[in-house]
Formats: sequence, C-alpha cells, structure tokens
Amino acid sequence: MLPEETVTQQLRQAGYRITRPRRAVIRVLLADEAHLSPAEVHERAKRHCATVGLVTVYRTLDILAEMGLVQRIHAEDGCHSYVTTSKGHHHHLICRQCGSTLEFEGCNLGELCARISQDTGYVVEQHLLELVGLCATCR
Amino acid sequence: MLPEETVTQQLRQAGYRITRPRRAVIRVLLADEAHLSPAEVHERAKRHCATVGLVTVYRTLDILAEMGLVQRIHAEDGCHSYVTTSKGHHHHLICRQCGSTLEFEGCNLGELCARISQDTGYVVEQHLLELVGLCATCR
DNA sequence: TTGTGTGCAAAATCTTTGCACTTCG
DNA sequence: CGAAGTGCAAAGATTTTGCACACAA
Repeated sequence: MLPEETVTQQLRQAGYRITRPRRAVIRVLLADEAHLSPAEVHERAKRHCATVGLVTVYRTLDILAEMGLVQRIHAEDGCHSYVTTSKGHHHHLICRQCGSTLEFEGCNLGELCARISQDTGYVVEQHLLELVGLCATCR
Repeated sequence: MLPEETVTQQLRQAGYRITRPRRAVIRVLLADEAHLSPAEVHERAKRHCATVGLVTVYRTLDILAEMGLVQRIHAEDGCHSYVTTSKGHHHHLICRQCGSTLEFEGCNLGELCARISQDTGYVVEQHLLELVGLCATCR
C-alpha cells in the first residue's frame, strides 16, 4: 500500500492543490483494501472531513483515475467502484464476498496476445484481466 | 454467429414467449458484430419493430444476459454495452476504434490461477479477460 | 491575494417500476 | 381466453454542471 505522502506529492507535482477533502478521499482509498463505490468513499471520507461533498468525491476520483493512482473494478453488475493501484503492469485479484483486492504481477499474456494477433488480424494493444474468488478470510 | 432460431428456441424452452420486440432485439444483437449500448440496440431494433420501447430493450437484455446469450463488455469508461456470446469458456477481443468484437478460446490461465492461489490464499474461481486493440479494418 | 477547489442545488443521464392495454400461445 | 409481455409515464439512482463562496499556496 502506497504511503499517503507519495500520493499527495504526485498530485502536487501535477499542479493540483492538496486540500482537506482530497486528503480525506485519498486516505479512505489507501486505508481500505476493498473496492468502494463513490457513495461508499463519500460515506467514509466524512470521517476525515465532515463537510466533504459527494461531488468532490467524484471529482477527486476522476483526477486520481486520470493519474493512474486508482482504477475501476469491473464486477458482474457494473464498474462503479475503485481501488488504489500501483504503477506498472499488474492486475487485481478480487474477493467476491468482501470485495477485498490484491494486486498481482506476471500475467504472462504475451504469448496468447501474439497468437490471437496472428489468428485474427487484430493488433492487440492492451488487456483487461481480473481474477475473482474468495480471500483467505472469507473462505 | 448463432442463428436466430437457436436463440428463440432457447428462450421458448426457458418459458419465455417469442414476441416481435424480443425478436427485434435479438436480430440486432446477432446482426451487429460490434458491442452496443441499450440505447443503440433500441435505435436499431426500431428498424425491425417500429414500436419497440427502450424499456423492453432493457428487459430483453436482462433475460438474454441471465441466460448467457449476451454479455456485457467492460470498456474503460463503463460496462454499458452488450454482445452476443456463445456457450462455453471464451473471451472477447475488442476493437477500440469500431467496437467490433471477436470471441477467442484457450486463455490458458489455469497455471496462473494456481500460482496466485498458492501465493495469496485466495481461491480463484473465475476470471475476467478481454483483449483490446485494433481490428484488421481499422488498422 | 488570486485562482483553484468546494459545496449546494439543479440538470442531465441512465435504469427501474407501476399500471392499463396488447398479444402470444 | 388468460397470463405473459408491452409501452408509457413517472420514479429512482447515479453522475455532471453552474455558480457563488472558501481557502491553499
């Protein structure tokens, strides 16, 4: 899990100001290991900044997503929740019960992509991969 | 691509009636090789059944998804569009330009899942995999 | 001090629900 | 004929936008 200061520093470098509401959103996302919807982030962010509005949560999530610091999770019923994400190529492992997430590396899809490219004529540029299951606790 | 009769027969077997609006939605999804949002499906379905309402499109998509005949596509900005899908384990290859999709098999993730299970304590039950790129035409 | 960021309210989407009418089987 | 299906309008839910005020830097 990224330290809060690393995130705020990146925001600052990108020209964004560090405000109480933004800090609250960041803190929620870093603290929680589960994926959270904007409404859930808002609910929890109020603990750190009682006056924060839902609109600011949306705006902050947009910025963080734009900068690659958070990512949407694609669940069965939609893509309405977010988790923090590290730099570089990796994917998420998601518990279907509690929503906890874990990053992993080494998806090893290069060979598959090459084969598919050859077979289909598509140029494969990126891939979306998520593993879904039960975490050790929920099992 | 599945023949229309196969789909309607499956609906019938599941106890659903085959109506003009439903047939229109099915025809649109089978004909189009790109992924379509409910609104896009509606627009095109009107060509086959001028009076079809958007609500019926939603309801029909729900039924088809429930039966595993269509699937949501998970794009960057959301999961609001659908494609037809065959039975069995496979994934989609999606053109980021025109939205055309192609199914492929043999994702070969068994080994990866086993490794991740061992490393993390999660039981990996399912996975979401999509390849994104450019189709031969858009290239 | 100054312009970015904020909350609020309102608007814009998108999706679901209630209900009387229609239509498949 | 009867129950399942439909369209419409309205309600709900979610997300975005406009604007005056607040507050980081």
